[in-house]
Amino acid sequence: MAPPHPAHDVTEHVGYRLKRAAAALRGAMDKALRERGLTVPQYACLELLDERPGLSNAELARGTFVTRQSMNVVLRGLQEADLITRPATTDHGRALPAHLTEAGRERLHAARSAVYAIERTMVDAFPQRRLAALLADLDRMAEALGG
Amino acid sequence: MAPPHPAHDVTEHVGYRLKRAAAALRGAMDKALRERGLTVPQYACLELLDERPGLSNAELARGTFVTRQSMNVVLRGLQEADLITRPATTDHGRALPAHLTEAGRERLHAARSAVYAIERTMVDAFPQRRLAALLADLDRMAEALGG
DNA sequence: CTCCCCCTGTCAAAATCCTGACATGGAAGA
DNA sequence: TCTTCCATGTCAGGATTTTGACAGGGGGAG
Repeated sequence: MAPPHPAHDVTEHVGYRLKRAAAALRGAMDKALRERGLTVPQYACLELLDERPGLSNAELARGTFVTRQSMNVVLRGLQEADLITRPATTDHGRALPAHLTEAGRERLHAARSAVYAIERTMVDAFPQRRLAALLADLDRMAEALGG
Repeated sequence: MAPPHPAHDVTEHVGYRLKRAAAALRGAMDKALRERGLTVPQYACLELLDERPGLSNAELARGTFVTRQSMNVVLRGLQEADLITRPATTDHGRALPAHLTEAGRERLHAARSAVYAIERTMVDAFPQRRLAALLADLDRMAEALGG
């Protein structure tokens, strides 16, 4: 299907292309992760926790661009599946630090290879020398909008 | 499997940046459109119908990257608000062609200026000469993933 | 013509996500 | 000290979206 606009407005709709690419990625990840027993938000959460153990619910929510409430549901699911652990209380503050379990690490590593394959497919679709510029431009766009 | 490119944390991955940019855009559009009485899917639908009048529910769904069922809900909302019209039956086939009403056109034009301002903000955030390459790369990524 | 496949619209149910709200804990300032 | 403000976790409700399923219409192969 053709873009919603001829090349007349803001030099082609960036929003449309962004949405299209994001939708394609989301679809591919969803399919690959489903076969491995994870949802996309769950995977994002595990990946974030692997790199930065001890993150709280609110911090994970910000890191994955969802609300605290949504992340709360995700965390409960992961806890139910014994992929993460979270203390019931804490002696200082209110934030409850989450940590990966061994099963969580294993599940993450299995899913990661599938996700990396998808990412490689995406990256290989355009000249490799443009990657850095692409990442930088995406970042600047998000920052310009207050992301 | 090795990572698709050197990266020491998840923020270096294309998927993360893509999600971040898409989330920022979605948030900005959501806020601007809400003040003008439209949701993001509704706006996308109106924009598509303005360029290609007579599109069916399924075609609109594909054009906005949602399911037929979701678009069906959107169309009902737009119909309820008298922003589009749809025949109850058709003499040939099963697809019901949708058309903008005059009110729909007016609402769209009002919303469009706000959305264009957002896109302009995004585009101005990076060197203008990179725009064409960015659009092309986003398109290739989507294509590579079967979008 | 008939069978088969694909596309379409739609219903129902579930999953997911968000908005609004509230109570708690900590930090900074009067 | 205490008071105000911010951030956090959580509950409830609703809005949105998806999955699964069904029936109808069209077109091509046999």
